[in-house]
Order: sequence, then C-alpha cells, then structure tokens
Amino acid sequence: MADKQKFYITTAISYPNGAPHIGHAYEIVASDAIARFKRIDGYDVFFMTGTDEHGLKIQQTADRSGTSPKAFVDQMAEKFRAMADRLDCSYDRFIRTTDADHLPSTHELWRRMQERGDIYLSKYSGWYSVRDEAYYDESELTKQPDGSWRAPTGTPVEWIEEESYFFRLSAYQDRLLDHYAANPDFISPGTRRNEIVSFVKSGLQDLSISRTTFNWGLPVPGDPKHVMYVWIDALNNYVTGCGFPDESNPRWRYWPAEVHIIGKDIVRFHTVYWPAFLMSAGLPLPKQVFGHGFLFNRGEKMSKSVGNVIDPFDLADTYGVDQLRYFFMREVPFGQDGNYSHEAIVNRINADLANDLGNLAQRSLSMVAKNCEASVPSPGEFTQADQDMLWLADGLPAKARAALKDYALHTALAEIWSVVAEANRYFASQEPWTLRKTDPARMATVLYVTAEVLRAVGILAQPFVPTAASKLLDLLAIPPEGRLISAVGPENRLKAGAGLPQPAPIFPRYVEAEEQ
RNA sequence: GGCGGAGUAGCUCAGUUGGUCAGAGCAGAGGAAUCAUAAUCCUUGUGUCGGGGGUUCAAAUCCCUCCUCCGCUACCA
Repeated sequence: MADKQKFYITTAISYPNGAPHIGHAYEIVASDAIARFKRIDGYDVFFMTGTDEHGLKIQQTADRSGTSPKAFVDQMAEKFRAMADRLDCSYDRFIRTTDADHLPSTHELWRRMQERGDIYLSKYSGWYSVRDEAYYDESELTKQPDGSWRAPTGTPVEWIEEESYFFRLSAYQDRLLDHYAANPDFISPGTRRNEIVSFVKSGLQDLSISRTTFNWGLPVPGDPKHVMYVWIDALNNYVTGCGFPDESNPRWRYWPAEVHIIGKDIVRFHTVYWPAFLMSAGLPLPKQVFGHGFLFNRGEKMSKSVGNVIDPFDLADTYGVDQLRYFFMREVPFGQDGNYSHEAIVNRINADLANDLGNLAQRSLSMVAKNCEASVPSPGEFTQADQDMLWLADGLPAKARAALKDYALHTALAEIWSVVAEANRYFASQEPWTLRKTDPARMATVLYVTAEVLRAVGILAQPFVPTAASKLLDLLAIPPEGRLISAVGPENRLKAGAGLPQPAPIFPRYVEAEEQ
C-alpha cells in the first residue's frame, strides 16, 4: 500500500467573527464524506479545515468585546473545531491563520510573487464607507441634498487614498482563460465555471493586497506598516497545511489539492485570485474548485434579524449527528441550493434511515439471531432472485465511485438507498418468516443474501453516516480490514457460521417530543 | 443593460447524441402481510413537459419569439 494515490481535500477556512452556523456545518460535513469515501476507497487522504482569523472585522469585534484579537480568535476557533468534532468530521489538520507556520509560508508566497515582479507599491483610492467597511464605485453612489455622497446601503462615504501593494492580476487574464479551457473541470459545477469565465473575459484589474488601516494581520515582508490583505493570507492556508515552503515536509506531497470545497459565494477568489497567485509563485494549481450551494430555512436565507439562525450543535442534539449528515447530503443535490425544515429532516430520518435501512437490518438480523444460532446462516444454491439481489449490492462501488467523481453525494446516497429499497422488496417477496416453517434451508439462504446486501450497504454508507454504518458492520461482525470499498463483492462474502452479536437498532425513529 | 442558468405530476426533481420520454422519490388513496423500529410489500398519476410559432416521418429533447424566476457583472468576506 506504499503506492497509495494521494488525495488532498480542503474546506474553506471559516471567518470566526461569529459562531459557526449551518452553512459551516454543511460544508464540512460534505467535505468529510468525500474524505471518508476516498479513504475507504484506498486513497491516502489529507483533509484540512480551519479558520481565517485576521482582518479588520475580527479586530473590531475583539475591541467591542473588550478583548485582544488573539484571545478572541482563540476562543472562536475552538468553537469551530468543536463543531467539526461534534459532526464527526475526520479532518487531518485544523489550520488557523494564526498558526506559527502560516507566517513564514505566506511570507514566502509573497516573496516569490514579488520576485516574479507581480507586486508593486501604489495608491488605492476610492469612495469608502467606514460603516460598511467597503469601497464603492462612483456609479453606485447617490448624491444627498447636502451635496454629500451615500453608498447603496445608505451609509456615508468619503474619498480615501491609501498606500497599498498591488498584485498584477491583470497580467494573468490569458493564462487563467487558457487554464480554464485546458481543464474544463477546474471550476465546478459548470454554471459557476460559466460565470467565472465570463468574469475573467471581461477584464481583470490589479488587486490591492495590503492595508495600512489596521494591524491585525500578517505583516508585509520588509514593510511592516502594511498587513497582507485577506485573500493572500487566507488562501495561502492551503499550502501552509502541506508544509510550504518546506518541500521536504512529509505533507508537501499532498500539494496540489485534488479539490477545494467552498461556498458558491467565494468561487471567484478560489478560481481567479488563487490560481493567479500560484502561477506567480511558480506553484502547481489545485485540480478542482467545487462551489456548493446554500441551505435555506424554508426558502429564506438565514439571518439574525429574521431570527431563523440555527445552531449546528442544537441540530446535532435534536436529530443526531448521522441523521443530520444524512439529511444534508441526501436532500440537496451537491452544488445546488437547498432547503431544510424540521418536517423534511424528520421525514428523511424516519423514512430512509429508521424505516428503510434500520428496520431492514432489524427484521433480518433478528431472524438470524433467533433462527440461525446467532451466526451467519449457510446459504444454499442461489436462485435468480438471490443472484439479482447480490448483483445489485455488488454493483454499488462502481455506482458510488461514479457519483463521487463529480462529488454528487446525493446521487451516491440515492444509489445506496435504492439497493436498500430493493432489499426490502426482496425480503418481502421471499417471506423468510414463512420459509422458517416450510423450508428452513431456503430461509437461511434468503437471510444470508440479505445480510450480504447489508454488508455492502454498511460499507458504502460509512462516509455519510459513520457511527450507524459502523454499528451495522459490527452487527455483521465485519473486521476493520473488511470495511474498505474493495471488500464489497463476491470475493469477500460473509462466512457461514461466523458468530454474530445480538442485533440492536441502528437508527431510532424520530418521535416528536409532544408525542412521547 | 451584458453574460449565463432554469421553468416537467401537490412537493423535490431525473430525463445522454430528437423516435416505449411522459418518469422517480415523497405526500395522498386503496389493498396485502405480520419477520421487524405500527416498520414492510402491492396497486393507484387524463401532468397543455412556462406560452406561441417553426424544422422533422417524429421534439420535453433542435431553431425563433414571448413570459417568469435565479446567478454573475471585482477588491464585504
């Protein structure tokens, strides 16, 4: 296994200006499922997530709460890490842009871009709204009766000139377009790709990459009154995590990343700025950037004013971690926006998890426990129905891999659960409870086939519902080494006679509190 | 305004290169069974495939046009 293929996957690093919300949870859970899938599919996976801790807003929030920026982010980063842990996310590194190794790494990136001649000192000027912390184009402004100007948000603006370092982004327009053309999958899904191509074609301006108006950030090498502006600092985390610039670091081999999983709102930064920075620094580009959609609460964007902000910890407590993970990934086509509601989550939990899979495991394994001496039953000759059922289960790895190739997590789950549905049909049509009295040998075969299907389903379900899937595999007495995707299929069938533990439910039904 | 995407059963959506493509899941209705977490199985959809026009022997699937919704259109992440 020394020649395992590597797979490096990242989430965006979160800005810990406020508590983690459902969007953060969604992104990391999906990324985790991909990472877990690749691991059990034989890849050498490096999965990184973390927090982006510099910038004006953090500094201001820290000021407001009467603490230092560092103390503030220390506390906030812990919440994000705790969320990742609570959601069973198997990150290999939780990176923080305040980590000690991020400064030398980012300095080196800067130095290389500077060496390339892509960084120059100039003045950044424009209409700035202090309240919005944003610059606006003159065309966006409206004149007030008193002659002053207002931003589209209604806040006052003033003309600001600020010394700033610039990155020669304009020089990369053609190279970026060439790269998009040569690597059609670089930006995914396709609709995001269209937007970016169109944006780059419309022309690129150089990018302001330093600020002097605040100091909570990484200093610019050789000019410490400047701090590096967000994107240099933030995006660079992806190579810092691999040990950059130390190419002898054992993790350096993970770069370039196979995929950056990010929200659709930051696609541009990851598909225009980031590759341009890397080209400038002479580093290889990530293979793909995948922009997922957003989750809305009954069609409404989550916002504090509407009061529909949902705490991921509460969701996990209410529904269960596996259940929440399953809902996120099954309900929404990955890459598109989706909705969540209590009803939708409960429906998925009860219909798919408790009824379809949980109950299938329970009804079949309890028959095994009662009628087959609590061990894997001995199958007789397989009928056509048995064969068809087994073939469906055996075909799951190929289908799941095909779906994962495009990160179509919802499709992978649909494929797995279609086998579960077929297994319920098989079980009902074979009526093992009748065979128990009329033809016990045939009953054993049916139970064996069903157990085999559960084995395949359990293996494939691990990335999505890790705890429950592992419980299911425990019930089938599958050893750790038998839980890889490669173990699905005829070569590794359950061994008749192997002892099995007492079956126990793997997915409880969700019962409304008032009904209990 | 420009560029792009989408409008298919109550809901969420599949529908490759035009010819069982009019579908799936959920919800609803009826029935069967009782191994099981009152779970499961079977049966059940007359939908103008957004409107109109056109190409074709044949279009949800190609072309034109109109309507509606959405995304992007740079330094807020």
